[in-house]
Amino acid sequence: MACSTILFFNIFAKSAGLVHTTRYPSSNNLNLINGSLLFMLGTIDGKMLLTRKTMMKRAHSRKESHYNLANRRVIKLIRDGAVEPPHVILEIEPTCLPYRIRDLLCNCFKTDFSHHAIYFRGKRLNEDRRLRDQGIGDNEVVKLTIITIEEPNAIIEIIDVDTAIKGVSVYNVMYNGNYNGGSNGDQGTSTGTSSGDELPRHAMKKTKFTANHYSEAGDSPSSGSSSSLSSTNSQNDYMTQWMLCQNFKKEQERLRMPNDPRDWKVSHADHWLNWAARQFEIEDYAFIERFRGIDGEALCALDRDSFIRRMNSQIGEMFWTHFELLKKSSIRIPSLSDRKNSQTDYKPNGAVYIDSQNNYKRNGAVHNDSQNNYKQNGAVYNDSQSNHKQNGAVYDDSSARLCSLSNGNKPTTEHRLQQLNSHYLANSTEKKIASTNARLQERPSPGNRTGNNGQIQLWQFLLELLTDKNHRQAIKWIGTEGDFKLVDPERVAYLWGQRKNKPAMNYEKLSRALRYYYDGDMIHKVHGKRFVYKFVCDLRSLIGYSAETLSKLVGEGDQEDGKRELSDDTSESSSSAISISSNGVNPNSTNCCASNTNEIVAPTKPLSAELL
DNA sequence: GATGGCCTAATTAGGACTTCCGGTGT
DNA sequence: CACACCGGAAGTCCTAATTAGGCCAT
Repeated sequence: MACSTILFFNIFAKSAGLVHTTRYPSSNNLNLINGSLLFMLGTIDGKMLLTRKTMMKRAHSRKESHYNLANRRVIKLIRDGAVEPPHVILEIEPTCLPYRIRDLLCNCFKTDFSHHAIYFRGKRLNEDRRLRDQGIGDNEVVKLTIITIEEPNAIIEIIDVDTAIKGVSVYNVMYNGNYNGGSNGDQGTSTGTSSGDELPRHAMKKTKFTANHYSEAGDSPSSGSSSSLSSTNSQNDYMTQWMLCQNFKKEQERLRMPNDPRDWKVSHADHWLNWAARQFEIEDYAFIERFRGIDGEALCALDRDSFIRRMNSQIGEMFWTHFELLKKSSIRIPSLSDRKNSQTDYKPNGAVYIDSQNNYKRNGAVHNDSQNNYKQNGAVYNDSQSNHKQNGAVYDDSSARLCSLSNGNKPTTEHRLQQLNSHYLANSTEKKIASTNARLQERPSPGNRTGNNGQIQLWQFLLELLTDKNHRQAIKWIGTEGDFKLVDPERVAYLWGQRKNKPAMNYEKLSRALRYYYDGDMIHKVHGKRFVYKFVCDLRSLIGYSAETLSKLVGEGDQEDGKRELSDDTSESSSSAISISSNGVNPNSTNCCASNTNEIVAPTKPLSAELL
């Protein structure tokens, strides 16, 4: 029976862009250290090896704290780019001498751990005695061991666990314990006590990690595969032969292959086979034909024997191992966020709305607190509390604002679009609007991590003002190319300050915010023209209306409004000015906050094709 | 004792400004 | 000289993501 001690070491770095762990399997089986490293505490057969809690409890019970403090050094090295952040599976005979573990890590990370003492169960190991002789592993039981490396006390710690791996994620570096002599053994990273001669030459021979290896506890599928693997490496470095699976992860990302092989299409499976054949330096690609037309699900359905039979015993084992790793690494335990998402699927007017309400309460409270209404030209700008009706529905202003503050502002956009369309588009467009709105609602919440989710952005706000005829004395379109002028910059700034609860806002500050847009493709300055800026983005794709259309619509609205004033027509005509009157809102009731009546914020899906 | 589920408070990261200011151009 | 404009730097605010830990059941 094969016996081996498997050292399982997993580091993820989420910072510095070194690791793309966009989804963590679970906070419970990953240990985040200093916000930068994750120690995988794997599972087998659904059973957790050690949870974060357990680790902490153990550490606590031993009056040790280095689980929490662990690996500052490695963190730094990773941040400095000196260390690859892999998940390493080491397979080592228990007859291995402890210092070899350090050597392996040194080699793996290209980092000097020579000053790290090796600990097991809180006890420092004698580096000149075999692991087995010190209680790590035996000839009967396959052990999985987790190593942590701690800087403060320079410790490599081995933690024995009686189970194997499951739910491994992202980066796999697999050590094929192929030991071919110690001639190159020390490679300059080992301690002075280590020498190639001390390491038993057979120490790691012919033991190959496979997914089955754990369950079969050494049914020795290894010999063939191990040799095949070693045969692919002419150097036969005694230290390691690593299969770097992150390469395939990159491939997966590049080709947008599903993480879970079960979801692979035929082309994905085919690509993996070809990739692996190249990776393993397989010269004979004939076996791929035997997998022709098979998709991921079918691939997963194959048992080990069937899988290997389709190849030959040598490479089959290797491919099987890698595929098993891929399958295991795709297992995801729902994270907290996953749970949240699953519990409250996005509903345009549902859960997100509630969040928005909370958001609104904060902002709204402040908003209402600002009683210092802005006066200009004899007009008083204050909040309109009125509701307005449209198409039989009652639109509450606060709801509208609420929507504008929400994530995607979709309800607000919908609202505004309905308003715009009800005025400027014929009744025949209703179906189109409904269709468009339906599409809007289909959109999932963006849910990104930008801090301004739920907060209106300056460009949105300006667009909002630009589509509100009540603010034409403050800001207006110039031409049809997206140019707009802050006719009354201080007033625009005031309104912006009102919206953002920044009473000290002025044009100087607002213009600074605008200047930050220069780097992007949203708003630029029109040179030589005072207070004139330009939307350089594609408004049509952004909100469904081009700048030209918006400009025209607002212009038409003014004209019609003028006509209506001339005729002193007080009826609620659906063809009258922009939105407000038809919504039952007093046209003379201008608003401090444009969103009270007319909201136009960036929808997340183009509307143009049907609407325009 | 180990583990998982659930909950919640705290922490962290990052975007989008806000504030200030010295400098330049008209 | 006034004012618009520019852009660096530091700070603020906000949210989502994540961590940490308690409690309880298995």
